[in-house]
Amino acid sequence: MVTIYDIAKLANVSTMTVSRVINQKKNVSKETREKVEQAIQELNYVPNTIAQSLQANRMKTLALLVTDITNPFFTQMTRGAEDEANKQGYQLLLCNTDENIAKEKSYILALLGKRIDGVMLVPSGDESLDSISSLRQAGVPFTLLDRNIRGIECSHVTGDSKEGTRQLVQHLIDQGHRRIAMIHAPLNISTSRERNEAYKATLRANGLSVDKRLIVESHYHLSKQSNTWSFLQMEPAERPTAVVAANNFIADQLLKTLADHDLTISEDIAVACFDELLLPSYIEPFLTTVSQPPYAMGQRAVECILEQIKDPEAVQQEQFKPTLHVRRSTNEWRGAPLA
Amino acid sequence: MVTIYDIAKLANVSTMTVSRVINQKKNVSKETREKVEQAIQELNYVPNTIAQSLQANRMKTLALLVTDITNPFFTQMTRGAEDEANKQGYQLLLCNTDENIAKEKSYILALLGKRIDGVMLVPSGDESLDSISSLRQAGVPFTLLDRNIRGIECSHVTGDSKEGTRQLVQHLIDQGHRRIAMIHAPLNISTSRERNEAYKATLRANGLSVDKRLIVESHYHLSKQSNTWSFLQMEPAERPTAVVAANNFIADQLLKTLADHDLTISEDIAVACFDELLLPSYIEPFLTTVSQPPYAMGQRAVECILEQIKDPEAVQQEQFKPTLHVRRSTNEWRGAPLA
DNA sequence: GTGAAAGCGCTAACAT
DNA sequence: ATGTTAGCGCTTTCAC
Repeated sequence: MVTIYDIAKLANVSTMTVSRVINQKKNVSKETREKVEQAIQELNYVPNTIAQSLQANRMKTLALLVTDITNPFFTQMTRGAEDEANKQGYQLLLCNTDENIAKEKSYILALLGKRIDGVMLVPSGDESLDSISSLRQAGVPFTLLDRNIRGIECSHVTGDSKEGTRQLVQHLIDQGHRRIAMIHAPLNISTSRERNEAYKATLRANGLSVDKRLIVESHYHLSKQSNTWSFLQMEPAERPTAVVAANNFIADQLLKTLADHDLTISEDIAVACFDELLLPSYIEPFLTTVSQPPYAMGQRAVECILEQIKDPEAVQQEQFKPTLHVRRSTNEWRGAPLA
Repeated sequence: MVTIYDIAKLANVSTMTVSRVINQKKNVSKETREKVEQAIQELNYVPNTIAQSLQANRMKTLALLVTDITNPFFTQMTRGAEDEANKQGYQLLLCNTDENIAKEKSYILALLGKRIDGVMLVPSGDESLDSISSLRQAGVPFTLLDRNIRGIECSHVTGDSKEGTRQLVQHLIDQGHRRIAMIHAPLNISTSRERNEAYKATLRANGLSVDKRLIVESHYHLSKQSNTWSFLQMEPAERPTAVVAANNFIADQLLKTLADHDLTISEDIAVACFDELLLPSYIEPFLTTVSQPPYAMGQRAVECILEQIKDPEAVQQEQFKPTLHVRRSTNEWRGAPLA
């Protein structure tokens, strides 16, 4: 591998001069600069970023840990983060934690070793507190993305699960629904917890009672979906007339299960969910959703980290407002009985 | 940041001894080891991978450059590569080139600087030859993924576009189609070129003529799709009764366009494509496809790179066989006229 | 405008 | 079993 020494020798200057040329410093005479540039060309020299990083004590690299790149929501978020990072002269290291604490910890450890400049983390759950502690401890700037962690105050870029769910549930109530079910993810994940809480709170605020049999736990991952929901076995009079799914993948599974039960969306049972469902473009979006802007959230997280790199005290907390998209899956309830 | 010196001082040993403990070398007495481990615990020391890399002259990191992480085909491929890389003790650096040569080149340059151990590249097109040359020149192991480059013999992991297309077109002919259209991507991309060539070859092999008006160029990207296909304006007697799309996103757009024209799939016009279309799970897959195994391809590419790292002469060329999935979008042709 | 020396954090190659 | 020396490729500091 050709080094700065090879260039120095060929150009008949010191390594310092080569370094100055590489880093575009002013104080190099035009002749010398050209001589050096020629040598660089000739030997195809590329400065060793590792050596530069060791010396400068920064990597010009940010890490993004997501729970599942397979979810379009996170794919978009990743694109946002990558584009913004590159724009600012940083590279992005992407890691999939699969919502697995052990994997998350092991990634964080590796990143600490790499002296990454900053970490954006979609925490696997409240247990991610450990990961956060080691980052904080090591003085590595970090920001939580999409999810918070119970009992910790730190930089984060999230959506607004409470407000989003409130809008969703209120919309269903306004459409005439009284028995609304909720399928959430494990409650150690802040968004799942908040969506569940806001669901209950909104029911109560409307004078409706909370029926525990209508609340079911599933997972955010597509591959971990169950396909039996106990509330579908209930007596017709008790069965829910609408269901809220805590994310797009849960909604996806729900739609399939309902189809298997020969239930027609909206007529037999209304469906609404958090985040957009990825549909082939020939299908007009028909699902009522509350959506968040994943691309912008990814971008914002990078900005947030870079500000913290400049000023470690700059703890940013940004919450993106959700948008309610009312579509045909929640048409006005006609009181039709369930199948 | 705590260094190996801090540990050495606290444990009252030399840095070398600390290094030995870190690297799990045998020749350290149990007592010393424990003393050192204690110090490491106490100070929360994490070895600086950058310094290790500089010294060892390897990064334990592989790079994967894909054209579009947004395409589920590449998302899966990325997962395959990441999982395999991690299993082998490597990290994966992910880059999106957006099928843009300039972006690709700039990434490659950055990677050269980082002294990445190996590069897996989905080339943007035949112009990627430049990128490849600089990698080869620098002696960095690399392998092409999914696509080849015209006029270069190198390590690669691909599918079999020719055979896949042959199966697809032959299937359509066997179903009774005689006028089959093809929508391909730009022809500087090997898969697009091969799919187009194999399409023509298969027609000829069956004694059918090639009608240039039935061949249209589009893009592999979802966002770059056109929505007007000239062949849909043709006289009923000349219009194609079946269309082959060179990838999933083209098929997606095609389905939408056909729906806009009120054409029913299979009855009015048959549709088949390369790679699977991502559908919500409540929709039974209905599109006839030739699929390739992206996850396995990603895994294989990592293996391929690692073998090259061990033995730089080990040029691997692996071609995954495609699988034809016959579904209802290409039922037997009834000779029904186009709408 | 240019260069020599020292050091970033770590480890291979020698000592002892 | 443990320590010393030197150096990975680069840049900062301080001379000239």
